[in-house]
Amino acid sequence: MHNHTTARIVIIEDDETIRESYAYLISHNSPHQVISTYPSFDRAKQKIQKDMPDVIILDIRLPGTSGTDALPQLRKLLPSAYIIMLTVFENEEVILEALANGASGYFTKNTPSSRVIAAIDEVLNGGGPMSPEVSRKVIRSMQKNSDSPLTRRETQILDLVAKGKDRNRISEELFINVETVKTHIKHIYTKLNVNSRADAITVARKQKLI
Amino acid sequence: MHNHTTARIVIIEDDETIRESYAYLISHNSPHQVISTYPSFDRAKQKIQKDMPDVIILDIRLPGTSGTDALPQLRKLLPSAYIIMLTVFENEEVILEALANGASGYFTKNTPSSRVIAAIDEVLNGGGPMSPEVSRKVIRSMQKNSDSPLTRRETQILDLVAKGKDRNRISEELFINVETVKTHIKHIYTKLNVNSRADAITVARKQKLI
DNA sequence: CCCAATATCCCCTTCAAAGGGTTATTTTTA
DNA sequence: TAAAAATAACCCTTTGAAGGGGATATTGGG
Repeated sequence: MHNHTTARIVIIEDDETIRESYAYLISHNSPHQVISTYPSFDRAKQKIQKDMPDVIILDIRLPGTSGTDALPQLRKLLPSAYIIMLTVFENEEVILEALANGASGYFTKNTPSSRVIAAIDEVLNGGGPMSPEVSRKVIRSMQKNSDSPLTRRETQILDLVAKGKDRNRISEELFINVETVKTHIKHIYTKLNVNSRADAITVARKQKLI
Repeated sequence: MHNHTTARIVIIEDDETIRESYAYLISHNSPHQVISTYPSFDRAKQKIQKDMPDVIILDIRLPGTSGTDALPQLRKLLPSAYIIMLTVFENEEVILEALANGASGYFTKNTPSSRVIAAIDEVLNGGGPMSPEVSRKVIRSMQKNSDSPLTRRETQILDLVAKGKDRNRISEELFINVETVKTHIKHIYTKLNVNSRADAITVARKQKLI
């Protein structure tokens, strides 16, 4: 689909062994070239634009600016580069934040270099490569609670409440009376044990009801 | 984690050729057994509980009840079964809806049976297997817009607005004056070209600003 | 140095929000 | 099939949040 020949790779990783071994393996076992490697983002940020990388392999636990904080800055410096996270963190929040901030792939550090090389090809070809445990966490984060205490109608109304709609707009959209909307909202509050829209939204999000 | 030896597989797929060829290949090239195959969910729903499948391979375009609508019902009938979607649809909404409704994996139909067999092992071992294009779409759906017109503070406030918080609670949480919150919200409205919380949230979500 | 971001305060009007009820269908399910 | 949910609609009340209009001061980064 894309340029299958040679991509320019940059590795940002503080552990020298890991950094150099990935660099070596990518250089020797793939058509791609490792242009530069850096031990931190702070060391990389002045020079990385000149490297013109197509793919950046980025660690999360870095000295100085963390990989998480480096992500948005890298995206700004090199908007067209793909960024693959390579980290020991399997913490769901860390993973989701990295992806929200523009990472195109996410691997744990036990990943064999052959998989990382395949991941480079994948991002270049429109894929979103991830470790199995990572993609499971991503999927889980998207999954709605299948046994909600709310009825379909209540869920539908709570959805609109979470969009900030007021009772009048909800009643218009659902072709029901405003008073009916109020009743449903009251029932939602009772079931979720809250007494305001804000808390209903927060509880519902936490329980993945919406 | 689970039984690694032999999983019980059920295939729900209307195209007989695809259905039988996957059934044959899984039975002969993996340790798993295909217990039953069905041409539709409507035909499956009476009998599938007796099949006690560990993994269900589910098509989306099915006669009668669609795969999308079948998902929540399957989850209710067989809460512990993993469901892998196998479909021609690469439409982002369809993918996201399937995952939200409890699918554990998602593949397009050009996927070789070897990959599907690997995916069965992956779901059984806590993975979330997906086609590369599918996982790219999943990742894209999670990504925030990196060039937002909003300032950090405005984004932060809009985030709280989207949680349904009122001005007083926002001012308390951020340790700033209520009037300051009002000013920020006014600026947000101007920038997003809206004049209500509801519209601000809707526009912001559409543009992935929050 | 200047502009954008952030922060603070004042005015105003309107009506949405939440709490308290009751009653009547329809649909689900036990 | 009868009981139990779910859905729908109505009434009354109080409070203050929401949105529109302004003015002004401080701060921080390019």
